[in-house]
Amino acid sequence: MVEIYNMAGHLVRRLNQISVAVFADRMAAEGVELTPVQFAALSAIDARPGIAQAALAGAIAYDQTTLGGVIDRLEQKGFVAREVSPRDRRARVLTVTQAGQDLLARVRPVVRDLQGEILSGLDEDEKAQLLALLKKTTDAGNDKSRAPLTPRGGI
Amino acid sequence: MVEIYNMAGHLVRRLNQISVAVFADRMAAEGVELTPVQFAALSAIDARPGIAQAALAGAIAYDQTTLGGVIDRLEQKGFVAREVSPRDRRARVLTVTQAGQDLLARVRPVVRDLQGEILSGLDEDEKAQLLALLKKTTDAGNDKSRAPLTPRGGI
DNA sequence: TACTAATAATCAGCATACTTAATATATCGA
DNA sequence: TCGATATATTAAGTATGCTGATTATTAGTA
Repeated sequence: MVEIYNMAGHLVRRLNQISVAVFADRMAAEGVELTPVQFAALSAIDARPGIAQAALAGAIAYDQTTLGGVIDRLEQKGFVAREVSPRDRRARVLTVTQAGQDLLARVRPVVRDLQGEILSGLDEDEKAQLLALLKKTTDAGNDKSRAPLTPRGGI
Repeated sequence: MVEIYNMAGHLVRRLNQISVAVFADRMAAEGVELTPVQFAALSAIDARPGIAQAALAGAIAYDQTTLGGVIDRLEQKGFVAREVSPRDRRARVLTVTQAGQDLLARVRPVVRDLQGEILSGLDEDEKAQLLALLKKTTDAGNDKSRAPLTPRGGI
């Protein structure tokens, strides 16, 4: 018996891999090329049009440098437009293009639906319990992460 | 309110990032350079000396290609020895060196201890509940992963 | 035994995820 | 207003995590 099998870190890592694989399968079935990270970014930009990269990173708990690359790819695919902010020339202001909106409309129900498949083997009560516990501990551990959530533009 | 905040995929991703960050902090505090993935590999090789890379990948739910790179780094640091198997010249047989054993002895208690910090904000009952649910769903979803656990050398 | 299929490992390439450093721009205080 | 400081982004480098292809070797079969 390998000692790591019951460790939180190992189990969380595996569940994340399952989550990413389920997402990839569903997108492939939909004929869409979009990663979980790209979906989250696109969805968050749509919720806050004109947000800058740094604020977006805080809004969805991404590393700022990583996000730069993610936006590069979303821009290249034509789903996101990036412009220099008129109020702060350091910042890049993001908006979702029409193609991005269309894509979002199409994949949103798929993404919602696939969440249940990530937690396969659990009944509805157990899924709700697991989600509640995940929410509680990610909230409590937020500051430990290198990419914490900073909902309102930081402390 | 961004729509992803209550999705399983997003929460699992964040908890994994917290997990990795906690691990990195504790190792840094210990003065050791070791990633969670490297620890898992080292620990699993120690549990099954002479295991080949493919079997190891199945034993700890790693992608085989990824594992090659992980072993490269462990070998370079002198913690693992890699030799061509006498029974199957395609295979590379792995063992933990003395330096690897020493490192394991040193970090094992640290790794065990840090698991609690990954799930901060939960009381003992809640931690046990979360672990049980994680175990149940990773078990059920094992085959969905690109790197499933194959405990006894495959199906 | 020759042919074929399967397996172990590696390579090339792409996408996260992070660190440290550099560059450009803003802001604050003296 | 000048200078120190802080912030937004990008660049370079490392590590995981995957896909698809290639090579070497083994195993199974006609």
